[in-house]
Amino acid sequence: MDTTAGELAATHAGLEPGTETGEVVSIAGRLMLRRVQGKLAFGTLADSSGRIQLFAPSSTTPSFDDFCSLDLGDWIGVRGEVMTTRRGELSVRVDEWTLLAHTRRSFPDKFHGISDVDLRYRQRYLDLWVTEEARATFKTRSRVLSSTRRFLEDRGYLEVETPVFHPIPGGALATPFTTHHNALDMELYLRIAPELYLKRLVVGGFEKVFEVARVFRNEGISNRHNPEFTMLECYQAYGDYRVHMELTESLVEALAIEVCGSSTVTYDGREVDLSAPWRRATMAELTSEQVGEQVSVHTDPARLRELCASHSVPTESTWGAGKLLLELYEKTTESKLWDPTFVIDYPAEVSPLSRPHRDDPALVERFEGIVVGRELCNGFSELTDPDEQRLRFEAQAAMRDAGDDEAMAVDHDYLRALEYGLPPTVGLGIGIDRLVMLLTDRATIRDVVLFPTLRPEAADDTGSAPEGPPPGDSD
RNA sequence: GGGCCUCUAGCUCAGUUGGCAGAGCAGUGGACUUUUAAUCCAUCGGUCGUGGGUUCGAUCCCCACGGGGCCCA
Repeated sequence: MDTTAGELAATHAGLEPGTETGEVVSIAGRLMLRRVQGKLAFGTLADSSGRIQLFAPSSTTPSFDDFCSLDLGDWIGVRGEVMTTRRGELSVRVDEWTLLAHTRRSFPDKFHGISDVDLRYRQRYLDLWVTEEARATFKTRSRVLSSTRRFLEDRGYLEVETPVFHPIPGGALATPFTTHHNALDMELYLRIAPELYLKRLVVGGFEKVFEVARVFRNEGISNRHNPEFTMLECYQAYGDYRVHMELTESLVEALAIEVCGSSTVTYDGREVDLSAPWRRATMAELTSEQVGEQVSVHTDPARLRELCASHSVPTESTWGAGKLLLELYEKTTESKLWDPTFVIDYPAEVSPLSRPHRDDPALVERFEGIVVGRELCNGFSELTDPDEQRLRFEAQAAMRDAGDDEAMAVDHDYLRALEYGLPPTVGLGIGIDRLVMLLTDRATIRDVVLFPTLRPEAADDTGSAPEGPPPGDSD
């Protein structure tokens, strides 16, 4: 192969109808359309860069009849002269061709493609061939990731990889998946966040690190939740949460400009201006606006409970003012924040890894970035005091013992790391899937994850011979 | 978890107020030397998601289950 459809289109734009360039190329791809007209055939060849027409006169095309009986979906290689037809369509004349791979199954409707969304997710390989928007979305996702890496590397961040198997799940409030290691005969958890390992690296002297981390949370599936998803986390020593709010807004603005061509994007038919700086407002202020009276983490919990009740927010008796305020905020306020907003200064009660606020110990220096009414990111000045961290872990562990599967356990090695000294540090986590949804105007996470988690098909629905159990491990 | 909707040929979809299951595309055979979702003629293709029930008769009506979607908690 020495060229692609996209390359030919770029280098041969504007040729007059009936041009013979004299230039011979070889190209490969999948046959998507075929128009046989007696002694002359046309085909449409698709490769990853686009589509190009094939021009095959019986007089010069080898094995003309075989060429005409290719199936849609067959992979072929073609060599021939670049030309345009009488109608001016850029084409490659089929002077030589080879069947590279035959499709044994008929391809989806050449015009309508696939509309059954289940089929699109289960057989993404077909969706990608047939649905242009799907290809575009995943190319954008790739650009978002590579641009994000470049953005962070340009600012001195080091990309690292930390374990996916955690002996103690930590770094977030979520139910983990469990698995078992045979040789060590131990339970392991798939990570719910890379956070605690990344902060260990700051202790180790890597002052700016980030990881593009696949994380796993054992929770329901929805438009915004896939059990495995991608989180960007980054940490920086000698900074507080203001530093990462600035980093976030400039990153998201830069990505929007790069992949959408503008810092203003359209989501669900409505514009969103992503340009920095984003609004900053405290959770207490925003919630007070919504409920029509001043509330904060210092409001009498009984009053907060009443407000929750009057806004149909279910509560539990063990909740303190902080958790009540958080629930009230999430149910009444978050979804109303369309334009990018940093909600800041969360209750300490619901933020076990965050540093106490410099002005109010009942709060922490934490922010969430809300865009189009949804959480996009979460960050905070990190708690560095090992004694305080131990107390917070123990409080979490008590909740865990009381039956809260999402509460944290005590991570003694992490506490030991803190005892060696974590400098003032700020950390940030951005949900990459949701960011891609925002930038590609997709309503469901399944449209931005190549192979979303689905229930398995019934075995005979694949149309293949049933298989026995997998062979045992032979070593 | 609750409500609503949906499942018919490989794909996209009709349809039967309960009476032999339909089209386009794809496939197969034929015509056609400048097509663009080519066109034209012919043809093949179905456990109407699965299992029960009602009925002389069910793809259609009822129930359960399964897959998927949307909304709500």
